[in-house]
Amino acid sequence: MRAQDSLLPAEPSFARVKRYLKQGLAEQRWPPGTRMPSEAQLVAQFGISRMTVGRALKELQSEGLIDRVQGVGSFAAALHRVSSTLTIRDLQEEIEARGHRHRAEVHHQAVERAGRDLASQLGLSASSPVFHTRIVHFENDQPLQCEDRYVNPACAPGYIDQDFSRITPTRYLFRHTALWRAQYTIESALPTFQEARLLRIRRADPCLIMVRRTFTRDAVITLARLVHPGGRYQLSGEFNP
Amino acid sequence: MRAQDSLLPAEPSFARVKRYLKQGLAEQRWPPGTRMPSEAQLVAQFGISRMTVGRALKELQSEGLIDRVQGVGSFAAALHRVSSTLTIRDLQEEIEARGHRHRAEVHHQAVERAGRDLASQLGLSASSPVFHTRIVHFENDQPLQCEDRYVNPACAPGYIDQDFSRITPTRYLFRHTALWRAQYTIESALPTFQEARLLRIRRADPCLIMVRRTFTRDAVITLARLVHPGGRYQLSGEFNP
DNA sequence: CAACTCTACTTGTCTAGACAGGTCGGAGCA
DNA sequence: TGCTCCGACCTGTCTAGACAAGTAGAGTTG
Repeated sequence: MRAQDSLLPAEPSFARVKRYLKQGLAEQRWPPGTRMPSEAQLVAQFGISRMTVGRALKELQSEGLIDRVQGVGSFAAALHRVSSTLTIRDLQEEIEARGHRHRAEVHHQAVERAGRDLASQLGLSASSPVFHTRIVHFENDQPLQCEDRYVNPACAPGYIDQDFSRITPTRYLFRHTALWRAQYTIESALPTFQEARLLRIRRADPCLIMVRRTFTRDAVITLARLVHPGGRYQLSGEFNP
Repeated sequence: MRAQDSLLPAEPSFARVKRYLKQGLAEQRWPPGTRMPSEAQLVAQFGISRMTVGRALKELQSEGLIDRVQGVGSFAAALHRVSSTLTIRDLQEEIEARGHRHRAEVHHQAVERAGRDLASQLGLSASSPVFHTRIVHFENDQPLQCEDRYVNPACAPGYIDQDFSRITPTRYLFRHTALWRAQYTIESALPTFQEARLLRIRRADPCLIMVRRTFTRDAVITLARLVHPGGRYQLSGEFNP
């Protein structure tokens, strides 16, 4: 029935429509902000049903390539944002994916009483107990990250008894808590005196610092400050519509 | 007909199914890797058609919350990566969204001959002409970004004649080229002598540096080095399944 | 025991309609 | 002129089926 009755599986209709529209967008056939063909036009052009055309358009919309307005039409997106998925992986996984060796040194592991600021960041009342670890992660014996982490005991009661030279905190928490939401900020700053010593860099060497908070549906699981020596670590990513 | 015949618009069926499944995932009713209800089961449970259930599952899959395998079933995703969409907006837009004033100082704007490295990064032959601009962006008269940019003349011939105190290079290029792909890396480092002077910071002040390359379908459009004073600029984002 | 077949179940894709709800411009009216 | 109303057109959602294609396990056969 369909054109392509050959060996390789025929391209689904909705994919054909998507490809047609993407191609046109790449060629500026519909410059940003202008009107694109309506569902009805595409139905007629491709000889397929509206559900199928609708699926193609809906997917393009969720990819951010077009904007759709009920009652008005579909429009080529301005594409004035370059957005890309920044994936934050477990550092151990990342190092091993590069074929390198990961090692962790635990410098601190204790139950402490939260100060006012920390307690409010974790959604606890002041001076309630929190778990605190400070761990340095090495890639092939070169220090790559200093991880200062506070954990809400209610979310991971077993946390404080782990041997973090064997399992990373990130991995442990992924396995034993129901992650629901995460927030992060990334900035550049100088390390503290202690961080510089642990990372074996000078205090004047700039660092990439990520502060991350993760949540279950109702509570804060953990607050982590991850400090990376500037020259040794970089985030990278790609955007491809 | 449907339960909710009230004032506020009823929640669409596919959204109800999504909410039900998300809730269950958050409560670990289906721990990572285990089997979730099949389409047929959800059809029976909610009394709706398979297309509608399928839409809910498809969207959860594209959000990375579940894995689906034809002939086998749907499974709760491992969720062992925190991934989030890092959106890189035009700086002027970002500043104005904060309700602040944007201003740009153009310090350099010329046609130059590309050196070997630069030429290869732009996909040009050595010593071909390239456009080069250096612009400092201010938020409320405080320098926020030093933008060093090389542009492929073939992609944006009019670039070099623009008045970049009136339109940012990012915005100009978005409007006049067909962006197809972008790559970036983010790292922390010290500014060059010149950058420190333009940003009115000391050479020892750490900076967040983003290097970005953008492409049309076939060629490199531009290579930009964006330097931000560490304390004044941070990337932030959120992940929410 | 190994290889094959058959069957039940799963997801993937698609159709031809339907109704709802939103937008916009023009016709007609005050 | 300014107003309202109506109809054309658009997207949003949904149904009740259909066939295709992949998987896994049970049963059969050599």
